[in-house]
Amino acid sequence: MKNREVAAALRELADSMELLGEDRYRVANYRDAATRVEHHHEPIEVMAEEHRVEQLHGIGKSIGAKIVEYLETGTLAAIEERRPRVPQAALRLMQIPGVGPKRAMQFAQELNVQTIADLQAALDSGQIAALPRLGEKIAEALRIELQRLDARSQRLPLAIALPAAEEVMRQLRACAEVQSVAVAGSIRRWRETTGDIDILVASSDPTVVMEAFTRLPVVKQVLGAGDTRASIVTVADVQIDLRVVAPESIGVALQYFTGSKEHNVKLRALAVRRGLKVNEYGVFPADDDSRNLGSRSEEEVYAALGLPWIPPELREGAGEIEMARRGALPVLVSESDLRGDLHTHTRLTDGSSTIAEMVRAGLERGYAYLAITDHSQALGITGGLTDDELRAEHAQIRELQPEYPTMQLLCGVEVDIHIDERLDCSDEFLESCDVVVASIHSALQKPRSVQTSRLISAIRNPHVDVIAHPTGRLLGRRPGYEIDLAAVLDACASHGVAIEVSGQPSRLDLDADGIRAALERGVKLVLNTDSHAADQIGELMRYAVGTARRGGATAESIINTRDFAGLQRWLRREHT
DNA sequence: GCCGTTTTCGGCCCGACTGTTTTCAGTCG
Repeated sequence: MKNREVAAALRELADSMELLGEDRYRVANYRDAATRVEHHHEPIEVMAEEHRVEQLHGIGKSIGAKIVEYLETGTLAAIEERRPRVPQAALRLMQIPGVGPKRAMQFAQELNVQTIADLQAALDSGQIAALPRLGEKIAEALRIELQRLDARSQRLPLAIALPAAEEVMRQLRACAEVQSVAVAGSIRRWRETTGDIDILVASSDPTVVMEAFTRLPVVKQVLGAGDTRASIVTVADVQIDLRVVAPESIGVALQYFTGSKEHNVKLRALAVRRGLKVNEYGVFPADDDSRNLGSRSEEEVYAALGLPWIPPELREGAGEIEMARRGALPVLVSESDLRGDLHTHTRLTDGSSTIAEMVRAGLERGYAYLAITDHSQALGITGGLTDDELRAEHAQIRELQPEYPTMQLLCGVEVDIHIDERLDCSDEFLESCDVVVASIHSALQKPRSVQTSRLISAIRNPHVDVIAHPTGRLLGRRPGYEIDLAAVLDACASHGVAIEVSGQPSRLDLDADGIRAALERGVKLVLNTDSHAADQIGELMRYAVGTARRGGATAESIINTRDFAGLQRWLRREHT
């Protein structure tokens, strides 16, 4: 799968063109095409072979030919031809907030800035401040950005950003002038990582709210504060942007600040074609700013554009507007659809809660069923259990069952898939389990063909029900082992095995792009928390749901939205 | 360079903020 590589080449071309001051709409097109290729679940090289790259929205003859050219030659003539005129340092400088194409070229050409250290030196010697249209204030802003460069380049995991946003929102509610407060931006779209936290407040007195915000105890530094916007950096080096809008504009503002940028650009282009104009304050006829056609709620805004409300998780500018126009938006799964959790651990292996504590947490959450799936023996580091030890655990679980008449307890295992493709438990034991979750935890560096065939052999085992965290990635730590996801999903489809969407914040695995590929093949999903403590059962499912929603999953495509009888029917099916 | 529910050419989202400026350029989201 060369999608990311191709996307990087298209982006480099876009950056080069932008530095050279070429037509900005062409630049935007190359960026758009890069994003489209990057997130498309099919390998771009396969599409190229079958002459289908132009099927992707935003890719026409010219970019289509460039994609083919890159795949065949490993480079683009358009980049090579521009290279002598594009200082390579300028490409890097553009990554610094506050440095766009104009300043990057200026620094590279007029001051011969090649590196971050050069830029620091030019700032310190006053050369930057002396440039035309620059001054001491811009130099100071750049100094601050350079200091924060490392922290900023680290995107924040959703599971850090969301609770942080929720805490700031809680504090803002203490301000009497705050009518309502909501999180917007990529967090509301449940993106797995986020750059900045976007918070939106409705208030008739913005000045007071701005004051309250910039004086919150978590504030380390105020980056800027105007009448309606402010940016701060917290003591944890997280940037939080606040916007305050009038209560009657909260719907359109929420729409606008939720993004994505691509979604909004497309939405506005659609508005223009319909003789309308969208800004942060409402939807207006192009020639009449006094007639606001929609601003109080998001539903009103989309309706004014002739569209049904589009869930934030789908707003990536990847075809959702076209779907909405056709009335073909999926009804996405919601947290209340989930009837149970099929992947949890106890203190018998690497969890920290007892079986009874886990069960009570499931009951509190109103689940109809809960599976306990401790590790098999191979995973020494987790205190994995032998078949006999697991049998003993299952006996304990069955003893508990009468105390919980409203919730079915399922006896399961997370069985390790060995490097030689064997499963870590006997077939006889696996057959005795209510649910079997299989996964890879070892030899992560083996080549793609090995990992793929490891997973497929597990999928072929008639007792395996679910493949857990199928790519093994850990966000921000490791990319996951290499697999041929298409082949794995095809095997799941033909053997009736489900794929997990893990709510573990560091996993979120399968991811949204992979989920789309699974759904396209009719592969069923299971949303699990992989809880290692009782409180995680309640807290982590929302991350699995958010990820599944980004992938376009409906309740029907997910096994553990079924009631217990429905789940049993699926578990008992012939795994042929 | 791409696209079309004003379609094959003409236009491409739109406003806030900042700093350096007397009217706007650059950047950002």
